[in-house]
Amino acid sequence: MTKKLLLKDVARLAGVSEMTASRALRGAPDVSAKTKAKIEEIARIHGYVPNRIAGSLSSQSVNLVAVVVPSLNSFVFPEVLSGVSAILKDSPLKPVVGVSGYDLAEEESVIREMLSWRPSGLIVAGLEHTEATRRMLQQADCPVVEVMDVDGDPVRHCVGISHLQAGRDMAAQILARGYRRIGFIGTKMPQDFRARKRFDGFTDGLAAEGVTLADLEHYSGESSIQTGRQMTAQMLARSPELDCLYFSSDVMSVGGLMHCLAAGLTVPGDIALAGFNNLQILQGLPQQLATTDACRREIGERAAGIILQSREAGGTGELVFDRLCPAISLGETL
Amino acid sequence: MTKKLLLKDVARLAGVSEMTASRALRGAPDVSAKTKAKIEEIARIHGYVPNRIAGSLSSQSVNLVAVVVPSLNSFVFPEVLSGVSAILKDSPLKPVVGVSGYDLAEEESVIREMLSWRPSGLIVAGLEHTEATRRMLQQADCPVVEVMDVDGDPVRHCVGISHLQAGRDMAAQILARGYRRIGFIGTKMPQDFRARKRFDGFTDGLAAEGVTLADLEHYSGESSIQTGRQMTAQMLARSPELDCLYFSSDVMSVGGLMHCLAAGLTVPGDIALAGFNNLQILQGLPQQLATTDACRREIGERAAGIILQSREAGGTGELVFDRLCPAISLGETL
DNA sequence: GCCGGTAGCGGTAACGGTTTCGGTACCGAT
DNA sequence: ATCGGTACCGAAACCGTTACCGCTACCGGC
Repeated sequence: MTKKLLLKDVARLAGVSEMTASRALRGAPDVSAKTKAKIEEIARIHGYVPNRIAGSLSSQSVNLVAVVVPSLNSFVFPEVLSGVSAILKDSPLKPVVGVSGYDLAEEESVIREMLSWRPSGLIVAGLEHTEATRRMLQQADCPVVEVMDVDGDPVRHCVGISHLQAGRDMAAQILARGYRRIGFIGTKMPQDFRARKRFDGFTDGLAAEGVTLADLEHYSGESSIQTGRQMTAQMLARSPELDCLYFSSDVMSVGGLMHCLAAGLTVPGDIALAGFNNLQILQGLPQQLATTDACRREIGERAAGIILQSREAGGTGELVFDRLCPAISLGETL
Repeated sequence: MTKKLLLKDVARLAGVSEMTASRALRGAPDVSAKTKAKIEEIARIHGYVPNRIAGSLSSQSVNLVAVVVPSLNSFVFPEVLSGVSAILKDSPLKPVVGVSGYDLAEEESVIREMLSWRPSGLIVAGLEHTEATRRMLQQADCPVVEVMDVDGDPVRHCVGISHLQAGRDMAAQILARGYRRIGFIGTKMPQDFRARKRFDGFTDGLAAEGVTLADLEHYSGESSIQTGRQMTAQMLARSPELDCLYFSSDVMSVGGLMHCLAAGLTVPGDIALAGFNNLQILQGLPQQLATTDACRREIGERAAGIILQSREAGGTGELVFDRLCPAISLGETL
């Protein structure tokens, strides 16, 4: 670990001024090919790593896009990130991920932290924030996109689906197939606003046909197959008359399917199952579970696209409100 | 979006000098409680977000820890991150994630990018890097921890398990249970060095007892249940005499189990199955799959611990080489 | 009443780059 | 020989904050 190497050292070693070295290493014009090659060679040999803190302060620009999501374990947000990364791939921008843990206070602190690095854009999951967070999003001098959800009042740009509508649509599909004794298993509401909206939309959709939920259960903590299985067992033991279960997430519905397998229940004969998200883990299971595609990757792609456009438009672009239409896949369990 | 607010503005509005405002907002000493409250109030009201680029340049310190992993979709690295975050939680440091996509050239560029922000620490998965990457790790003036793997030559600190040994151990377990016609299904080697080591250790362990692999298949792309199921079907059709399958990942072995379920094969009667990682998705399945725990969370925790220690030791700490011992869980499929 | 100590605050110089503006060398044309 | 234009390079100011050091006011002790 040698003494830290600065641009001025590289410049000195190459026998040019700091400015020329800076230009050469950034690929800026006004440097002869020969000089540039020499400077790059020196930098490479000595392992020079530019100090982007100084560079960014000086140039007043940071090639980073902040992406704030509630969790990375839940299978759903990594795919949003893939979409973002794919679009940013051939641009100078790089995504940086922050995790809020489904906690608005934590979200506020993560966003404050990210904005303090003056990123070129901010993508944040959800429309629900603290007052202070909303103020920061408004005042941020970079494009801001709220993603995943469109049911609410976006601060700036917005790309997502209507979870209310997704719930309603699934209710309609379930009713259309004749199920009437319906149970719901979902995450604890205060944590996950979108799950709550699906729940609300779902009960709403049932109510439209005069049906009410026959049973209902909330769990706390992260969703898992294990939890889904346990809660399904529990609910079916308590309410054996149920003919259909709607889960707030695919991970949970997979657990439901596993319970049915173990208990010797036929699906959908004895009990119909449906989830949400269209996660990849649904592929390859004994039965194709019913679900709604949450358009995760596309949401990431579009959000990144908005950031890029807004960049070249110089901040004068239109405000985007992009509502995607999630497709229901009935699978073999409805 | 008002004109951007600087520290000097806050100071002016509060009727104090820039320095006092800076101290107050950072919680530094030498500010009276009254003055501090006033400054904080002003900052809050006007939504001041400090510019950490300038702050970091000036203080020559960045409270960020770079964590570079191959992927976020694979179920395995998010848990390493949880461990890192948990330990960093009550310290001023925050983790920042970079994704290398199982590509050494990309890894090099991601690490260069991260180091250019002068983080307080760097955690990177794996021991295999390009020459240029190794040089950067050596010269970085922050603690560096290579994680996940100990089979190789770490540049600086190292925390992980021996994948070679994990493969050998699983081979021993499988042989001990009398299986002799063994197949292996794994990821394409060039991408995933640790999977290759498990494979090498596994064949090694078999060879020690004079057994050779009866069949072998590699797939490319991300692991998935679907792929595991398809490849299992394929291999069993081709080599019906097999009595045991070892997968390079749990995600794949779950697919294997799903195939057996669908094909009416009893496990382990007709065919035994084993995977690797001890992922959470194993919980709640019809049968408890055999696997090796990769100590993911603990690895993250220890790596973060090394960064913290190295920080307070002022860079004079010992070089850590921490080899964890993964536990095999036999489940019900061996 | 003077003195030394400390709490609270402010001025100035960095931090390591980039922007801006200018200068020099060299070319062909006049 | 002079001129205008282009290609390349350098000096100085600056980006927004913090480290460092100095200054002032006030306190208790003698």
